Amino acid sequence: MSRGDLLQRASLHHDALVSARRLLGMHLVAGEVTLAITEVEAYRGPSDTAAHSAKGRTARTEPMFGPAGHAYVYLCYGIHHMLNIVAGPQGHGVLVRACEPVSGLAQIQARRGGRSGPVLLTGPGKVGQALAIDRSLSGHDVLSPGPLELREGTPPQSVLHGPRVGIGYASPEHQRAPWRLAVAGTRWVSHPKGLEPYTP
DNA sequence: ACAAGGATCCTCT
DNA sequence: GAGGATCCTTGTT
Repeated sequence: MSRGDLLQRASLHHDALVSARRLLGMHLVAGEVTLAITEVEAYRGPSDTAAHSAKGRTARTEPMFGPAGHAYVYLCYGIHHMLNIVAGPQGHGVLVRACEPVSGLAQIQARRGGRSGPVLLTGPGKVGQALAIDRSLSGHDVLSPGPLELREGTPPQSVLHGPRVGIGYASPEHQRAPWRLAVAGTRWVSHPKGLEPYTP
């Protein structure tokens, strides 16, 4: 199969919610492994109480305040490497929550304990593990050739949305906000319940 | 130095 | 569906 072009940076010069919609179906390429993005969450800047950028600008969160198209990778629960794509407005980012394998399935399975099926890639920690990323990639540009690249894929025709996962520390309003987006009809989604058709 | 908590995962029932 | 595992980052002494 042919390999897509690197995504244009202008695609991410938007609010994280718009960028999130744009990222569905795009490809993440790390060596032999290529994943198609199936589920994302938008974190909409310092005013979004669920976003790391709302807790201030630190060494860890610095990439969130940098150029669009860079990665923000952080360690969650001391174990899981979570991949975000930084979007245009200051402090905006998109968390990649689930993907579908496109190539390199054997390597993905090896990194994921020999498992198979959606359990391989439905969860942000699992995506990080499959791509073998860590915090050394935080602040890295994923729109230029390198160890992790974001390339054109196939945008989905229809999309679902619902509340974001695991943000009990955020304000009630932001806990309810339906800023988690997923490709409609795919099995490669971490929490299928609570998702409804998305009509922008 | 230390304590607290976390954008999760996995293994049960 | 629920609960424990797990260990680094952060803010505070």
